[in-house]
Amino acid sequence: MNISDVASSTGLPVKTIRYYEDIGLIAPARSANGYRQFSDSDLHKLAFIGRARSLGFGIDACRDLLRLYNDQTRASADVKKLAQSHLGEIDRKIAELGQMRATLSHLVDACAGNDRPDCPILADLAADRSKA
Amino acid sequence: MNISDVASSTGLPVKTIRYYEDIGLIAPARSANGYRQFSDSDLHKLAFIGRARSLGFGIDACRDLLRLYNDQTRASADVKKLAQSHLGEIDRKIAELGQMRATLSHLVDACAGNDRPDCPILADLAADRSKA
DNA sequence: GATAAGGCCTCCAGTTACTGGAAGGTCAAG
DNA sequence: CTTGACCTTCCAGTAACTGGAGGCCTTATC
Repeated sequence: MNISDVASSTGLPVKTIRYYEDIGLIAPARSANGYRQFSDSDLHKLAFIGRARSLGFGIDACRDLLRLYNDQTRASADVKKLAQSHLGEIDRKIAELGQMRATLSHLVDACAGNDRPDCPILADLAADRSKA
Repeated sequence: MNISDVASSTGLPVKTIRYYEDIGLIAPARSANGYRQFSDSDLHKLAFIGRARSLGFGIDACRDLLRLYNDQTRASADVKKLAQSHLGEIDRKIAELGQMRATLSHLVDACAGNDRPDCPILADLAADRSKA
């Protein structure tokens, strides 16, 4: 299988697949002409990584997950720990974005959005927050 | 005012302030010894940027906001449009993270988290999603 | 056999918004 | 006069790709 076939079957861009080889996530064979030859195992690995990435796991976490996946003696506790830690990260980000959203949405609602220059959004950004 | 005073009064790291000068957000004066001398206006600008950044606006958006702020003939509609667009971005991100959170949380709940190797999380990641 | 299209290759640079560190000048205190 | 805290610039690295240049390889067509 050539790289573009793998790309269309995993949904990953060709460039991304090459990049994953660069950083050592996969190591596809090469044919005589230098083209990458992907095995079913490579394909499977890439799909695995793609799925993990789509759940927001970072590359290093993907590496860990792949290692755990290939380790028959793993404890599910280790996987769970990794996933929980990532879940915590996600929750933190959601909370942060939610906070931004609340403030910003409030400001947007307060803004007339007309031809006049008066704007509560700019007023908020420029407000002096140095108390004392 | 020297840079470290500005840093402590704006809450921005010294490095970040220098970076903001590099990319042209501010242009503090220099004293004879080459030290940056920050005016009240510089300070105000930095506080403005810091606040905008904390609401998740990107650097380019900050530039636009600053420009609008300094333009007495602005229309609040332009500010609102910018803010709404950013709000949309935030909503998109929250939705994406929420989706991840839902899936991941489901998987984490399903995982025993014990010494056994069986793990629904890994099973999900490895699942063949190629529906022919 | 020539050529053109398309796929593949590598390598380099750019993206976002900083952050860390090295090498070195400046300033106030003791 | 030296120590330590500032300040300066410049270079490199972060996360995870993405775009593009320059150049083989392959396949189809004339």
